[in-house]
Parts: sequence; structure tokens; C-alpha cells
Amino acid sequence: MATNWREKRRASAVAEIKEVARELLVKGGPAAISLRAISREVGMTPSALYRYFPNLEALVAGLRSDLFKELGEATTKARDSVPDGDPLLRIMAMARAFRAWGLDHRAEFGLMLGPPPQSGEDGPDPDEPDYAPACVGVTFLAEIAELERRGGLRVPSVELIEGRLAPGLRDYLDGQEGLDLPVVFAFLAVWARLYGIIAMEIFGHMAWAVTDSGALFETELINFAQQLSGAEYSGS
Amino acid sequence: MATNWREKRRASAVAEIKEVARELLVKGGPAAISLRAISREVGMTPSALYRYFPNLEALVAGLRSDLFKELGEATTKARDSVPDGDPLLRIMAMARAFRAWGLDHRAEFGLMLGPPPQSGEDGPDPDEPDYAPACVGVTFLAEIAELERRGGLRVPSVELIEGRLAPGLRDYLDGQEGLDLPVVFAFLAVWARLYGIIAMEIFGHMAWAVTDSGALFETELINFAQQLSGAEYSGS
DNA sequence: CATGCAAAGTGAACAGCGTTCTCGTTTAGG
DNA sequence: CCTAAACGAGAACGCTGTTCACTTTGCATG
Repeated sequence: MATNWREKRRASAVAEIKEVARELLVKGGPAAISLRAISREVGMTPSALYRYFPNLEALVAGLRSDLFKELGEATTKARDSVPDGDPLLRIMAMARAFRAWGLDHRAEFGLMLGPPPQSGEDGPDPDEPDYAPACVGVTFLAEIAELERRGGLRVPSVELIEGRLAPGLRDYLDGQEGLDLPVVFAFLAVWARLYGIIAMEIFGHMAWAVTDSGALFETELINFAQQLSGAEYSGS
Repeated sequence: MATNWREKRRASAVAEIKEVARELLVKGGPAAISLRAISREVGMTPSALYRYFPNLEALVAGLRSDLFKELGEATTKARDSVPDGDPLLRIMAMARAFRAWGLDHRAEFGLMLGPPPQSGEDGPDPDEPDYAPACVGVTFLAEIAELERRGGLRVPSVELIEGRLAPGLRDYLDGQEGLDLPVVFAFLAVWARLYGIIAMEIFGHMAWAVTDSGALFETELINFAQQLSGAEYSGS
């Protein structure tokens, strides 16, 4: 009880540290996140930061987790802005929010969805329940499941994906309620496609071929909305 | 003439330096590429490396350029392994080679196609003729153009992309021979989609949802081959 | 109420980093 | 031959992450 104040103080210190780290990231790129620069900014000695994080990598990991949460909130907010009943429109709204957030936070996006620092090793354990990257993806997954529940999902050649793809899908997805194979496959396709066009634009790997990348995104968006549903879909 | 030997020596030194840098990258991740570690490995003092590169960033840029060339050779080799006459099969072979190279060289892939070090600024000038990332992409572009020339390209809703997307395409693509709007759009779609599924797998952002990512890739590959051509395509 | 314990913060130290400067040596060309 | 450029060594500066010993602060329990 009384120790509550101390815990609050600690929590606010942790929040301020990560906030400063984010500012440094935005201002100077990933290499600018330095323990000493953070300590200077928050008015502490470098060693004092070790009371809050075991090392710099853990600090960055904490920041990344926060960022995923922020991105997840942005997409779910976009989803809720569309009245329930049209999963396809919701998916498109979420996709637009995803891209918009990334464009507004390029450095953060690179930290979250770029290559891991050690390319050999994977990031955090995907099996823990609050695995951050999944939190954004499952929102799309849920909406695609809803789309299928309403009979609006066109499943691409089930006999083809059956058998080859089925064993590879993770167990907790197989055992989930309302998630059959076509839904998961459709989600993976949409998710990877979305990541591709957005990450490529944000990372600057598209600039050599296209200038108005917003128009390309919109075109691609309604393009795979058509593919997903099989319906003609020309609205914004 | 006589200075030829000196130039050769210099060129081999540059090559060895970049080779060592690559080994460090593979072994310890991008942060392991340090000027001092390279100097130790090649038996020079750190300052001596400045005779060959103005700074570390330029050294890495040179390495990245080499890597793009290597990737480009891998994809064109895969293309040439398929007998001329079937652009769709060639595209699929190139896509498989692209993914295979990336999986065999994860760290290099991250250096090449991850986020730029300074997220605000773009990388090298896209307008110079030997802009490396384009060298890989144009191979796909050329094959899609060939596919259209043979009448095998199904163009998705031209009236939709017309007008919105057309002004955004770069001038040198508009003025190119044999490249009309549908070809460029189809290329961009394929390119982004390919990048998405491959980068997502290599960066480890897919592991939480799928284990056998090879099966997913194959399924997606023939899936957008169908979409590209409109034909049924079930062969491997 | 007092004592003890844990958290919080300081400052010095170490090794490694990129970069710059000065200096000597080697080599190519007029 | 001799001058000038190329090459390399070595020291130095300021930056980095991390560790360690030490002091101060606040909380809870005997």
C-alpha cells in the first residue's frame, strides 16, 4: 500500500527512460539509442539506468514492446471506427491505419519490424501469451474469421493447401475456436502482403520505381480485398 | 601500365576488407562490423583502412552493393536454368532463388533490405544507373513484360489503376520500351508481395504463426502465379 | 520507536569503438 | 635521380556499454 508510491515512481522512471530512448531513436536512428545519451537526458548517471534495465538491449526490447502495443491500439481504433457488420471494410481500415502509423513513425517501424539485431537468433519467445507482434496480427486474423463466418471469404484452392500447409500451422491455432485452415491461410497471405508493401515503402526500397506510393497502396488494397472476398469492391 | 600491379593490389585489398566485413556480419550481426575488428582481421591498423574507404559507412555501402550484385546473379542464374519460352516458370524460379539466397544469407539480407540506418534519409540515389536494389527488381520486371508480350498477363482492372497510379510512376519507366502501365503495376504487386513473404520469414516475424514456412511460400507462389496469369498452374 | 534491509544513485574504472592527426616508408613517373 | 603520391603505423580524442565499490534514501518489521 504505502509502497505504492515507490512503485509508481519507479514505473514513471521506466516510462520516462523509454520515452527518451524513443526520442533519440526518432531523431538519430537506431544507432543513436545510447545508454549514456539517455542518462544525460533524464539527468542520471549511466550506471543508474542499470537499476531499471539489466542492459541496453533489454531497454530497447521494452520500448519495442510498448511500440507494438501502440500500433495495436491504432489498428483496433481504426477497426472500431467502422461499424460492425462489414469485416472487409474493417480490414481495409486497419490496413490503412497500419500503413499510416508506420509512415508517421518510420524509425519505430524499423525497430519493430526490421531484421532482428542478431539475424541468427529469433527475438522473444513466440509462445508467451503477450508476444507483441502477434497482438497486431491476431486483430486481422479475427476479422478474417468473422468474414468467413458471414460467408464472405473466398478460399483459394483448398485442396492445394491441404496436407502441405496444414501440418506447419502452429498447434495453438489449430486448436483455436472458429479457426479452420482457409482462415489461417488467408490471414497469412494478407498479413505478408500487407507487410511487404508497407515495409518496402517505409524502408525506402520502393522509391526507385514509384513516387506516389499512396496510390499504389490503395490500388493494391482494393486489389487483395477483391481477392479475399471475390466480390467487386470499388469503394474507398 | 606498370601501375597496373599497384591498382590490382589495391583492388584485392578492398575486396579482402569487404570480405572480412561480411564474415563479421554473418558471425555477429550488423553491430559486429567494426573498423577495428576488420583491421585486426586483415592485419592493419584501424587508420590504415581510411586509405581505402572514407569511413565505415562507405565500407558497408560498398559491401551492400556487392551483395546486391551477388543476389542479382543468383536470380538471373535461376532464370536461365529455365528454358526460354515460359516467363511464368522463370518468374517462379527467380522467386525461389530469391528466397533461397535470403535464407542462406540472413544477415546480408537484413543489411540489404532492412530499414536504412537513418530512417529519415533515403539510401543511395535511385537515379544513378547502377542503383543496386533496382538490378534485382528489373529482372522480374523484364520477365513480366515478356509475359505480357506473349499475351499471358492478366491485367487487373486497368480502369482502376489508370489515372491514380499512372502519374506516380517514374518517368524513366514511362519512357521505357515495351513497358505500359499494367506491366509496371503487375511488377510492383509481385515485387512487394514477394518481398513481404520472404522478408517476414527471414526477419523472424512469421515464426509465431507458422512453422513450415517453405510450404507457405510454395502455396503463395503458385497462388500469385495464378493471379498473375489467370491460368491454372499446379506444377512445381 | 528504532534497527536493519533493500532500493536508488554516484563516480571511477575498463575495454572497445570511429575518427583524425602526425609521422615515416615505399613506390611510380617526369 | 628525385619529387610527389600512395601506403601504413601509432598516438590521441571523445564516445560507447558495463561493472564495481560506495553512499544515501525510504520502508517495514522486531
